[in-house]
Amino acid sequence: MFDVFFTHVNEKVSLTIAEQEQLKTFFLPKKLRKKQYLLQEDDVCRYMAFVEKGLLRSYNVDDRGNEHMLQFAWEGWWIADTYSFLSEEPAAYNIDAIEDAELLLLSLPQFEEMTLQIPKMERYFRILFQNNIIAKERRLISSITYSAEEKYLRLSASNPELVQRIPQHLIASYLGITPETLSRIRKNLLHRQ
Amino acid sequence: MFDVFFTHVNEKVSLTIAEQEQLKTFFLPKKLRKKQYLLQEDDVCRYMAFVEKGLLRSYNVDDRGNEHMLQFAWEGWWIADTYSFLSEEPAAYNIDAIEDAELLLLSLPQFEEMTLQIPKMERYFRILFQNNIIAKERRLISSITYSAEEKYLRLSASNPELVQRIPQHLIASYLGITPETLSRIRKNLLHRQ
DNA sequence: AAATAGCCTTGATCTAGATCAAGAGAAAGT
DNA sequence: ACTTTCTCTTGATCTAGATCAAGGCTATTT
Repeated sequence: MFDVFFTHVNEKVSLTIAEQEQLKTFFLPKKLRKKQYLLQEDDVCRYMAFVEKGLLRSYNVDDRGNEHMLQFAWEGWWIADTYSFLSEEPAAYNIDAIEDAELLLLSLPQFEEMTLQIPKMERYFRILFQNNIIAKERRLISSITYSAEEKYLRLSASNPELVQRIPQHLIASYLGITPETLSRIRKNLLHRQ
Repeated sequence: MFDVFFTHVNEKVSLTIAEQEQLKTFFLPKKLRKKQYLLQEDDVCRYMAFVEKGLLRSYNVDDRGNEHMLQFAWEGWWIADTYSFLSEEPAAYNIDAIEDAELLLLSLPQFEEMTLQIPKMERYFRILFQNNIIAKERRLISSITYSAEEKYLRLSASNPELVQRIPQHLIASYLGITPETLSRIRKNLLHRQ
């Protein structure tokens, strides 16, 4: 249940066996079936979720009912509405499972407690957040700089697993384009080898 | 020289006088004239810069010579190419001064040393990075969800200082639209009161 | 094995925003 | 004071990508 998590943490800070045992106590394990919600818009996001197994997504829904993908998370990723989680204000996003999933949930009090009791985890989260900033910066630049086709090519290059594992219409939404446009782009790319 | 910085840090973690004195030793103060570069694309970003006074921007330039604004930073903000700084790989962005500026520079070794010697600063940066993630998430959602006009209205509402202080064509670039489009949007908004 | 729903594709048409072009102020440099 | 360079505006035209519509293919569900 904690295998993926410990591997992930140990890549950034090395934990003793005792620290690993202590760490376990902060989490609430949870299983989620495909299509089940972890969080719905306007509820407060009470947990950050670490994905041990499966695949989740976070997204918002606009006035016209269109979904806009913010993030996908599979084995080894965290997912939450960061703002809602930290501020305890209502969430702006939905989070649900694209594939059946096993999660480790961490509440805000447990998160605060963990970072204070285990300084290595303060460091782990700082590094995690750093990497998250870098990823978001890239996506942002991509979204304001490149054409739909270029965005898709860059995503395929930087994240091949995502392109293989996620349904195409969700990738389109992640890129900020329509499913029709993505379909045509892919057809075009095949056409030119 | 450190006034804005200490105020900013003390909002997140409270420092003793001794800690403040110790903190000063990690920084390299620097003044930058309008239009001067702090960082050029392909150089390694050796410093994170805290802005004590003035206004900087980070941006990249595409194949056709168009600039795309990633961030603006004035009094109380940090600016860097986060990826380049942490990885010591060549930078993807340029950073320069829009207004004359006074900066506090922090190198990677000093950053690492600071977070290890002063645990409060580890915490400060974790919180800083958290807030940065939240801001970038918002901008990302905005960029894939809303029309040009809606993006501009949301930016004006959430960041009035930015809209007043930054030249219009740079705001257009920040929003991922052309200066002509932004000009027309503003004309239109005035027209309807 | 049917029925249903979800996903992808293709075609026809429309539109928000880009591009190209030119001029007018405002600011900055000499 | 006089260029020169920026910045913003307005008009005319173009285009990438959206929207609307429909059909086929694959999974699920019953």
